[in-house]
Amino acid sequence: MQNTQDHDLDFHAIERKWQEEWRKSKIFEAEPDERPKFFITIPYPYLNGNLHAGHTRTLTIGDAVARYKRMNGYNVLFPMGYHVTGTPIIGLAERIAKKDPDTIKVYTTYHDVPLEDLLKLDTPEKIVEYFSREATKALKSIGYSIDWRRVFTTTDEPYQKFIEWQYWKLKEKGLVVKGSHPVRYCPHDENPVEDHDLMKGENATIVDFTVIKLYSSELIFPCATLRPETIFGVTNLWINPSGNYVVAEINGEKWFLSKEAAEKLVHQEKEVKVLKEVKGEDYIGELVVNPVLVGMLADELPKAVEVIGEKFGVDTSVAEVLKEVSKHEDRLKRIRKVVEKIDTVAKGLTEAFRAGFEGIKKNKDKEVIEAVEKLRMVVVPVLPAEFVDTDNATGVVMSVPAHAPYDYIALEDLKKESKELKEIADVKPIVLIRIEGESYEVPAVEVSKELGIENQKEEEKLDKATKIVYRKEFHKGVLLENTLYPGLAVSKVKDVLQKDLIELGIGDVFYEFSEKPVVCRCGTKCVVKLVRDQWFLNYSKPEWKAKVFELLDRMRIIPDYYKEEFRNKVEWLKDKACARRKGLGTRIPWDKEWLIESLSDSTIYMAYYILAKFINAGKIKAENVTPDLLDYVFLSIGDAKKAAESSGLSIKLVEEIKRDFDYWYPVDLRSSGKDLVANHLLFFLFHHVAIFPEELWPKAIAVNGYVSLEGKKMSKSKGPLLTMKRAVAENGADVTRMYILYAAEYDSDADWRKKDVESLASHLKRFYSLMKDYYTKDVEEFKHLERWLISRMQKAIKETREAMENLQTRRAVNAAFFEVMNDVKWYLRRGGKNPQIIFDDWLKLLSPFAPHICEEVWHWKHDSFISLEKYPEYDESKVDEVAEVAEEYIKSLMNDIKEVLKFVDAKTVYLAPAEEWKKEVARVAIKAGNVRDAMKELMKDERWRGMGKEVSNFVKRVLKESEIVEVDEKKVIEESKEFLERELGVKVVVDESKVPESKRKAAMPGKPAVYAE
RNA sequence: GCGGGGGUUGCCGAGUUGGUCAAAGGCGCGGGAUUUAGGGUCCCGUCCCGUAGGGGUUCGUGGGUUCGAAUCCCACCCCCCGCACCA
Repeated sequence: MQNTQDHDLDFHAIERKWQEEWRKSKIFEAEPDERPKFFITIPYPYLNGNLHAGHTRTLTIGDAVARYKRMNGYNVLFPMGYHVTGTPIIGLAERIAKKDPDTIKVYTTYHDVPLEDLLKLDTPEKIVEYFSREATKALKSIGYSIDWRRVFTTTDEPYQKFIEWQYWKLKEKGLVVKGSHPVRYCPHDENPVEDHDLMKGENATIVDFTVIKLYSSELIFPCATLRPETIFGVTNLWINPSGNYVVAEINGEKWFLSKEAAEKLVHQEKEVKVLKEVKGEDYIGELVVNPVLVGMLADELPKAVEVIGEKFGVDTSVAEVLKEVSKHEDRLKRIRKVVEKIDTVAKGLTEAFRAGFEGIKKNKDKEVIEAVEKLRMVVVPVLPAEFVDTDNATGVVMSVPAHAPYDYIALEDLKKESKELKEIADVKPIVLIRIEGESYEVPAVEVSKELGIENQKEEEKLDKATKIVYRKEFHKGVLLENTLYPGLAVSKVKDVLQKDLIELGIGDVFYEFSEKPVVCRCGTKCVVKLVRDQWFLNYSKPEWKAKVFELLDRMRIIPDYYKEEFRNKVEWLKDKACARRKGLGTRIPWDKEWLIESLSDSTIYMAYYILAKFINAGKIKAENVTPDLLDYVFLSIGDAKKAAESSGLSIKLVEEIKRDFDYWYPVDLRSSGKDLVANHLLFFLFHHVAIFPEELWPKAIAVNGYVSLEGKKMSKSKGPLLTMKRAVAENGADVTRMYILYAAEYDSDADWRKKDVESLASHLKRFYSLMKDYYTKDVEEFKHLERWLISRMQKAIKETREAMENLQTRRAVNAAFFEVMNDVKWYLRRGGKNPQIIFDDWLKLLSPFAPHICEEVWHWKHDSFISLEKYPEYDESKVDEVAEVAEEYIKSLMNDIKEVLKFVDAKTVYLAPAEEWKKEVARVAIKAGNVRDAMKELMKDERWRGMGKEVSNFVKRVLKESEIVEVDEKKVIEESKEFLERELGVKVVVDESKVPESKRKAAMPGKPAVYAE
């Protein structure tokens, strides 16, 4: 398998050897001492499978930082635990137990679990046991510097005690409250449906439709809308004529709604009693009253009613009611009054309207026409539209032709197609929104015309039109005078209006999926269910958020633009249901029916690592973990004596635990994948500020991206997947580590590519053979080239350190490995004989990334652990600019000569270093000291204007040469003559006289004239 | 829709305090060397033109600022991620 040359490098043997040495010497077992401490944590992995390349990335970054900090004099604590609470492990056990073929396939092929082992994992406990063992093996095989004495699992009894304590604390502070919330629910299973139990509809989210009640003389028509503000512009309702509807009692009110809707409402805390099943078409032409507009227009309506009453002998008692209403100034109060008398209002107005409407068909009495027009504002007909989906919300929708292209076009169609409804459908759109910076009169009408929409069958165009109108109105729309909130931005209106309508008793909320269908694994269509009496973490509490913002302000977030992201997420975070019926975990201590949800039990567990050491050593048992103990250790509440008494531990031990905690806390860095930003990391912040005093709040968070496999997304549950174990087995720990660190920076995603991994492996082999060839050799001579190499090493050290301080592992590996490698190559090519002069530094520099191979090579000369050596310091005194510039000079000279030789087949190259001319520009440039000022100065001179680039190029060159103490070009060339001749295959002579005048003139400082013949 | 990030040369991916940028590095591809295995290692080349180190055109699109823009400003197009009770 391996080539003959690789025989002397067995990654695995080296790795095993040093892992064993580290373990024996306990060098990663961290105990408090006089050094400054550094507490780094990585979110513990969830163990419903093997650790994979994604974990490998996050953990390797963490380990590289841990090792780097350790080598910088910090006492580093890097612990690890396992997360198993929640439902996925239970689900997995069930699927394994019933030998689900997909599960078996995924776990045998991608998680690399042997079939016979897998089939045994038919209980959650066995799964936890198996995968935690595998995880430990994997983490050890890759050589992380973890303090293994602190490992734990989230179902451990003492851990549950710790969680209970935390929840009591939160409860005391009023941060755990009761409420209800909507969930995706399977009526057949009678359970909330989790993602992996979903057959269809993974992308569906739950949206809340505002339901607005309009009243016929007998029924309520509950219109569902996402844009409640359009209630001010309703001209009619739409129902599907061929749809199945019901008349049902909903919480005691008589509603007309789709059959599906009635079924759905059962799950949304509504009393539903279906009275009869009906067809949509039977209700076409029904008239309904819009109570909102009735209230707002109460002044003008009595007269209209009376006119009609007089002419047609209709009961006008409603006019009296409306007069009463109009006595109120406040519009909301008016509406409330209308709602109080809604029966009278609905009956009176619809009857008046009907009489008037029929009347003017026969006799076009001007007064009556006006009265009807007035009433038409508040009394609207129910009309047919096939586009109404009875499976979406209530199946009853408002028509707002001024702002909804669908509504406008459907009305136009109706006028064309239906004789009976022609007249009633002939309405004027009511405009209620003004769009800033646009000149629309009636947006829906104009946009529909612009797009040339002919009829309601042109769905594509209609969707486009709807999108255009909606987008403009949402962003730039302002409500007009004929609404309840003149001047309010459309984007702000929804919440206010929804709340007002509900308070008035004419609004409601209908939860619905954004996408359909949503189907459970069992084949049943899911519904939205409102779960009652649920425990919530009260994240929306302003004081709590304020503290999180405070923490965020002083925290370091890497990369820094995530700080903004965090702020937004904190802003957006609402209360979170923290209790479950099902799953592994800890019960809510005061309400044992409920389990604490698994993200909610993983917020401050870093503190638990302190206890875990004592627990694993057998010094603390679950029964010792009492609230008093934790109060004392974590919060300095009470005293050691009390804590000791309550816990049954000795005072000495209690004090030792407290000392440990005081030493290690707070967390200095939490390094995590970016998938945890919107959940775990947020909760991590919230719970820290809730439980701990300021001085124990975390210091920094770092976020990294995902890992894909040959360009494909990895998936734990579907594959493809590369396990950590396999990556290490196939490539070795150091190769895996270096690759993953180098593959991407920060939150950008890394791609695992076999080809690139192999290429990196060969680079590492090359590194190793360089070490073999030179490391133990004595330095023969020390000259210009050695100074150059050492100088370059300083740059690498500086760059690597800077990168590591910012957690830029890609940049760090690039600087510490690839760039140094290139320098060493150049050095050897130039004839250098002593690359080993930088090898001690190089090994140390690389040791956080490829610790095993570095440890191995280091021990060829040393007895200490390189893992505990001091990380190289940048030493400015070793920087040799002269040497560096000279090498640059040679490189550029070589390129120049090569360029010339491309065109001339020559045997000899004559060189003439720059003459003492063209100095004017150079002098100005040198005086200015930098490009910017030099150019500013030079550009004052007419001669240089217009040739900026040429001049600037020249300036750059000049500046470069003059920044360093003069390079003696002749001398440098002479010293490297042999090298140049060897590389170029020609004779190299420095002789101005051989270079023709024309060429000589082209020479510049740092760029000699070249003549080949 | 809201919020965050991003569009660079065949690919991945650096580079964004404007000027050392035709643009690092890796991969791929082409050529060469190596006691020459189509493997490994090393070297060279890899936007276009060019029989002298040069010139031309590039960094999502279109404008603008500037002596000078991948880098700054404006508009537009496109892509990725999160939007929850799920780890």
